[in-house]
Amino acid sequence: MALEHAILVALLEQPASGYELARRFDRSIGRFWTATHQQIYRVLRRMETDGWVTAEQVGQEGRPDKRRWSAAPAGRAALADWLDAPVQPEAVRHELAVKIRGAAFADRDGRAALVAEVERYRADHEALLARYLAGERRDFPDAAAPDARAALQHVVLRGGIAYERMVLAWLDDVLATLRALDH
Amino acid sequence: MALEHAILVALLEQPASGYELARRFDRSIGRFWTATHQQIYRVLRRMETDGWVTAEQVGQEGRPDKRRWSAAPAGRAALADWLDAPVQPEAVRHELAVKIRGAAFADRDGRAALVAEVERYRADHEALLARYLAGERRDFPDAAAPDARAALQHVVLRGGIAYERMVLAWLDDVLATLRALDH
DNA sequence: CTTGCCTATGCAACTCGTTGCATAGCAGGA
DNA sequence: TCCTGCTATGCAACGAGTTGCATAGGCAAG
Repeated sequence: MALEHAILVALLEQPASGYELARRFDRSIGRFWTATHQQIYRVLRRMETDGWVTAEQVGQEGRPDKRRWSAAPAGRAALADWLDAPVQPEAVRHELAVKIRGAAFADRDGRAALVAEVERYRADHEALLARYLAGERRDFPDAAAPDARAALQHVVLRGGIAYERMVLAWLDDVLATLRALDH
Repeated sequence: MALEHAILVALLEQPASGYELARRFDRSIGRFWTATHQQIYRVLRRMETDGWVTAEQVGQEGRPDKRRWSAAPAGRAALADWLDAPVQPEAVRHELAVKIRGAAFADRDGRAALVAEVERYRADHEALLARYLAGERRDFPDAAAPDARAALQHVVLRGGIAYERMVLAWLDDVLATLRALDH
């Protein structure tokens, strides 16, 4: 549904090749929207036939040519329409929450394995939070009034930071609860 | 991937028909895993052929018959295997975050429409938090040591509550940021 | 010098998930 | 009385997303 629109936002912020988009989706945009290179290439071609984006062939030395995509006026219009439309309630998939409730039907060994998994998972999120905080210090060093784009990027990043802090606190709660089951 | 396992957990907690499962997925389990009745019926049939679940025909007066599903031993074993496996990093899709970054490319009217949408979205999450808190008071009134199943259900619910509180605080931040753009 | 990784794009096959529709009896309200 | 909605299951078609593989040159480490 909204992959097109996520790509439009990314291209308006900075024109890019499909490959570069895929890497940006792995990094900053991937905070709130994941996509593989396959999806991106396919959707870009569909958007091209719809006139939402245009490509410019860029030759490179010692590397394959790439196509630099930009948002076309029709794409900007489509984005404006989409911004006006109601926000879809997000479809949540928290595998870990399912596993935690499933732990009620595991034996002691199974729960011990889950504790180890939750610890690993917690370490991943701790590393992610550190990356976000480093990115914030790098990209938004002063609290002074920035332009609209930076202000909005920053508030989305603050959302990512708040999410990670909440997850870490909850995982501590989960670990304490799991450990209390077996003393 | 894990819909099978979410269904197994739900059936271990309480055997149910496909229809009842779909409604539970709309309510409590839907906090962390969404599924439509179509998916559930299809997956149940696949799980039946795999021997993970068994059905018992239940006649009802004045209503269509239903099939009450229960987890079979093979299903419990499959669940135990899955609990041991590494947790997949969650695939995030936050449409609202994309829209907020997209607001940088909207005009004043477009941003005003987004503010109204965010307010509506915030009201939905406020109502959800109230429902979670009411459910917590109802199902977990005393802090005394409960059984494993209740303790794990409770910690997952606390996760939902923490998530909603975090979202509400962030949405206030978003609203303040959006409003500051146009004074 | 060979192995593996990076840039860059793409096909094919598959699974997962959504949407619209159908059936069918019963209950409750306008 | 008609209309809407609930229980209960299901088909068919489509769209979204994943996985494995292919190509093809360059670059760096071992």
